[in-house]
Amino acid sequence: MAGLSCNCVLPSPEMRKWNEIIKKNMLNGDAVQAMVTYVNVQEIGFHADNFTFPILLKAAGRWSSPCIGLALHGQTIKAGFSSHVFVQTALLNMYRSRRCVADACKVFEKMPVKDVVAWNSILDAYASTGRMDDALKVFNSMPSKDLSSFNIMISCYSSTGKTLSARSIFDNMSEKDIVSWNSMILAYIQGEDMERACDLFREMPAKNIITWNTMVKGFLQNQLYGEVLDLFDEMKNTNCLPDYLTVTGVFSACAHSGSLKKGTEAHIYAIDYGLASSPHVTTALIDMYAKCGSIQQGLQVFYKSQVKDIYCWNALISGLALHGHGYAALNLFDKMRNSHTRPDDITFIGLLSACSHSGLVQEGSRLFNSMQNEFGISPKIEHYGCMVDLLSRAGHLDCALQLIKAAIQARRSHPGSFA
DNA sequence: TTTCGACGAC
Repeated sequence: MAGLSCNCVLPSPEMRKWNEIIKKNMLNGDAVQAMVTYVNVQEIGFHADNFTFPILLKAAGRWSSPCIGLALHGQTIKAGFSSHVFVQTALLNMYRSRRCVADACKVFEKMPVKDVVAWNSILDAYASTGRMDDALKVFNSMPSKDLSSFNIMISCYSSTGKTLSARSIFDNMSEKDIVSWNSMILAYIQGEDMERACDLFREMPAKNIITWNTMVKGFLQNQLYGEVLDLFDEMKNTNCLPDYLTVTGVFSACAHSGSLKKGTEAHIYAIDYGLASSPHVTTALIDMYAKCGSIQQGLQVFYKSQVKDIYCWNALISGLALHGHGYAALNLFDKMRNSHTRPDDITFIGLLSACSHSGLVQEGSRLFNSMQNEFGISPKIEHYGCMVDLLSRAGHLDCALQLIKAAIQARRSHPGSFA
């Protein structure tokens, strides 16, 4: 039995119950609650065991700050799990999720027992950060490979644009699962070969929701909006029904092609099938209605929505800007701040373009300054673009020129923040 | 009961 040879605490029946609760928190997508439960468990005197740590480390990998992961790492050592293969693999993956490949490697190298999952994890650490040569070295030195090892290599080649190499792996697999097919379809999409992606889509023995959503993404990327709508109709008659991501793609296709009628039909479908309540869908709906000319319906969707995140606010601010409702966009920004939603760089693109479309020079300049001074957001090329547009439309050509100089200066000092 | 791989909003 792998991983049982360590000086660690034996699993207790009480801790088993707590592990189930922590796991349930995670399944609900609530990593914060999982951590809160764990902290409470510690306070009443229980300790994390070999089942607890993998669950917590997964949560820590998605955390915005590295502190939780580091603290948990320390606890695994104290609790005597330094050679437990599941705990160590979870630790490796925590660093991998945080894109700390060097730390992931350190964990991997110290592992006394490495199973195929551990090998796949380190393979993916290299593959997902574009380190093709290192990934290939790991792949070739693996003591044993499973389907995942090959699937990771397909993704690795596809993300580095090597579609032919991905296909060669795919063709040489003695056995393929649905992930292999989906990864290969995505490889063709990333290589802008929609025709071959379609061939595989029709050829594959079984499809799941990810297959369909990958195709939707491919058609969207290639501006084939009619195909997205056809795929949506086809999907409704299968046993793999559209999910929130599918309808999001459909709304995006309608937004780009201006199909208010199709968009409205898809909206009704989303309501009927309980897909209209997620903030992802709300965002896409607001954007669709705004771009199809019906800002009124965009407003309705926004105000009816129970959950409004930063994306929803941004979509409506940008929609109002598009329709030339400059003051309405600024008013919405005030409401956003009153609701304690912190604006981001996209919010300011919407606001500045709203000012530009409505000729609000003073308001725009004030926002451009406050975005840096009050919110600590450094302007990107798009923000400068909006400001140059705003100033030159209002006849302040000298100011616009000054700003272009400032943008060039900023690009020199922070090249990463400019596309 | 516990570790890895495919889609993911403005």
